[in-house]
Amino acid sequence: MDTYELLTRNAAEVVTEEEVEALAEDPDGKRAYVGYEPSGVLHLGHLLTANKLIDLQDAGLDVVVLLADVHAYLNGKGSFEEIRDTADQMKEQFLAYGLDEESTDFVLGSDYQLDDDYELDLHELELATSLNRAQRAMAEIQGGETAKVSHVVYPLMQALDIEYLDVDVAVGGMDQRKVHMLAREELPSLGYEKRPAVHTPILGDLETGEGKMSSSEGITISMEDSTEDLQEKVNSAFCPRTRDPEGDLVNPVLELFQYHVFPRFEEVVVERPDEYGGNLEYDDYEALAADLESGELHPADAKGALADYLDDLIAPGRERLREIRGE
RNA sequence: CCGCCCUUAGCUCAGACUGGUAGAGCAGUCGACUGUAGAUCGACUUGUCCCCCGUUCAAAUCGGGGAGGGCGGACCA
Repeated sequence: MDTYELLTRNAAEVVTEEEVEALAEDPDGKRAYVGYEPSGVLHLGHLLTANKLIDLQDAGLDVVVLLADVHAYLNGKGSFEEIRDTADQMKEQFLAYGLDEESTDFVLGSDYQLDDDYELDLHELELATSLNRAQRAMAEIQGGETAKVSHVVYPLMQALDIEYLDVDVAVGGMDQRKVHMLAREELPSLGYEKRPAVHTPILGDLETGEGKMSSSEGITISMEDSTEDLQEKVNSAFCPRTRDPEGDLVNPVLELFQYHVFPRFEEVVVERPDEYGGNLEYDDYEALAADLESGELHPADAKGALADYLDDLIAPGRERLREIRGE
């Protein structure tokens, strides 16, 4: 796989392709970043962007993981103490999941976001940005709660982070795209360069297959799920015998194979009782999806395999969580 | 600073005028049917009625106070 493909595979959007191509020419020493509001337990949403970070590391880039304690605070997630506590746990889980310790820099937002020069730049950005624009950028990130002044400061800080962390590319889910677009538009007016962005898709709801609907709320798979939890959750997932269900729906089981399993495993073995034809082996997502579509692969067998592979992916983080909690 | 409206199940809301400790839709749970899930049937569950005080035999409902949210007016020094 060539470098550009590694940088952009499974991305929902690349802004812009030209800029990322340039990055792919000479990736060594370049820096990529994702910001996360600290969370005590990682879920698949976190891991999806983490997969992209692993791709970037494989391509030779250094990765900055911003543990955005100030952002979490601005978004009403609790006191600084509580938030920083979960930030440590988050770091540990990312490392357990497979981020390379050597080329990953974990940075706490409050380490630099309270400095004078940062604050003054922030005020300049506030001056340059309409309320409307900032609110729209934040709409997908904040909960349905009442908009506070903190909510419009939040995306402006994200824009500044791109400069202050000195990164060459910003990574995030599609829910972050308006923030990144705002950053690209406004950073130059502060005398800084705009950076490209790579956006991962927002996967469909596991239970319903609904795509762009409400974020989070549905059943989500996390680092603290037991093997049995995974089997149960995956088994109850929406999974028609097609890769392209009617309407706006998607097949979440296939999505998990595509975005979580195949990027991390060379080969996928679907164990199947002899009465149904014995085991199946796949070395890429397309082959598996095609078999589901044709009927060669039954959804129930696909689910069994999915649960197993997800369990493998989560096991180290689950173990680390246990250690941290002293169990 | 003044005024108006809202707050009831996880969600959207009805019920309030004419007091008798609460309902619908959706969601959720469980079964049946499919070698998965969904769809479809069948059954079931769900509540500090925002908080406090008062009136009353009895308050989601009436009165007073408070909190949170939405909106408007005024001020424009």
